[in-house]
Amino acid sequence: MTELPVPRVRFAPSPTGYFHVGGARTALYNWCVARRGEGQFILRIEDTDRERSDAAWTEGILSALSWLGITWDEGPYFQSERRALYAAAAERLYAGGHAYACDCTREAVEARTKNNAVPGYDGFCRDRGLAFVPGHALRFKVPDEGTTVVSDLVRGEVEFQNSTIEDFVVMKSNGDPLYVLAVVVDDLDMQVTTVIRAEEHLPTTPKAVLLWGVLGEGRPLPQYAHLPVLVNERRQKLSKRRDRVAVEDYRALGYLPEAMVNYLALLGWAPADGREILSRDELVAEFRLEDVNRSPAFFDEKRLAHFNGLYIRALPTAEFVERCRPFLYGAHGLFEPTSVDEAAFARLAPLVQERVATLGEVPGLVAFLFAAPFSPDAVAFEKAVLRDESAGETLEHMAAAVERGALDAADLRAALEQIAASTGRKLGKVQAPVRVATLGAAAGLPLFESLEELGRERVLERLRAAMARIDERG
RNA sequence: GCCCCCAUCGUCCAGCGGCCCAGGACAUCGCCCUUUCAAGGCGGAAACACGGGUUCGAAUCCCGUUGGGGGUGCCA
Repeated sequence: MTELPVPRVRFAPSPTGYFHVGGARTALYNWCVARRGEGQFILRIEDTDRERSDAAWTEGILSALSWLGITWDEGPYFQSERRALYAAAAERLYAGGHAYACDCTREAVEARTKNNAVPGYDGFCRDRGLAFVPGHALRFKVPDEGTTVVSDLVRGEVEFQNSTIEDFVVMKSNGDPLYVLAVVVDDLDMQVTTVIRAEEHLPTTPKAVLLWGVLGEGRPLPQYAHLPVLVNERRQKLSKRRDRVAVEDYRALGYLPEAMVNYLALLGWAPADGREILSRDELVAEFRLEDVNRSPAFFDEKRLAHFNGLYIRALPTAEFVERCRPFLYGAHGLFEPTSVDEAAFARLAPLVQERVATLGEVPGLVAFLFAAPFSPDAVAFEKAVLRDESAGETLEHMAAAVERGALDAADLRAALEQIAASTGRKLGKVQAPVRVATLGAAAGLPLFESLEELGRERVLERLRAAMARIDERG
């Protein structure tokens, strides 16, 4: 095999909204290519549109990338700080006769082209010889004939008839560059070898190829790779406005970054042997752009949750405990820091760990221990305690056992088994009223271990409170 | 409208001419395990959009149709 050139890739998001999972996947694939080829991953913020860009969004992008472990070797570069470069390129295009100034308003163009067979700008200013001065936009002179070919790693050769490409604007009349110009200037300047981005950019790629042809000084085009878009349940491109897809949201919900990375990698790609659980290193070692498939993928939260569950269960318990903290009383937490008994949580952690798919579900499982006023679920209480004929008897028996000194899980279990045996019912059946009365919910952590952790005092208190409510009912 | 892309179970992938009356995973259904719920184990249902070619042979190659998507901005 021949020596591959060292890849220089870039991830170039625009800071115009929450950083979403589609962008994260694009970044990840870029990162894999850079790491695998021992090249560089460049981060470039495309904020040429001053109207829509916001530094706050940039912050979000950086923090989400860091959270995912996608590190960059260069940048972040900001296009807003590189305006002189774009202006110089525009000047060269104009001076070389590859572009011309245009003063047409959008309305004027529309009025003229309404009845034209060919849509888009009609080349009205091509030969008017307007000066390239403030107030005039600059349009690239697209050849009338011929074809422009985009050679794409995932899609093959894509051909465009030049006649279908309009004379597009490269500099706005206010002096701001357009994305397509800035991208070409930057990719050239940053020596980018491989452009990996979403499919929505494919239709503008021939424009970039054309620009590269005149600005590139003969340097070879970058290798393009257009990834299929991520879609919602209606099969439309994920939208920041329509769909909940912000990486931040998933973080707050308790998804692990390594699970997210693993899941994202598999959206449009799979390793040769079909394995689904891949470490970061395995991903880097096996990822190939050539194997990325071409059709859009649906971001399936259920499947993500499954992956997340696997990752959570694979965590050493101590680390699981560590990662739970923010969800107990930290940034995303539900409880008062003072009401959380760390040692108790740590003891219960193994039981919690195998029952959650996200860290956000953790507080719910230990709420019986840490939630300030204890209030059992009303529906569950009605069903398991109030409407169960023998509930009162069961609760009394348990209370008596605890008073006699039954404190650990084994004692408590023995006590309940006694009731089960004497009434000929299954243990699962008789534990229901006890569970709801003391833990507050019909489902949750194993009963006896939970009671042991709750402690004699609180268990008795809750059992008595439940018995009192039964008495009230008559 | 015009340009471009795409098309295997509900979903994500495997399949790159014979190993496929199509395989794995999620979801779903059933059973087992079980102190609830999970987790885990076992099993079931579930797809090559359609029509033409090419070929001894097509999920795989070609053409068309249909369907979906993206672009069409002095957004990125």
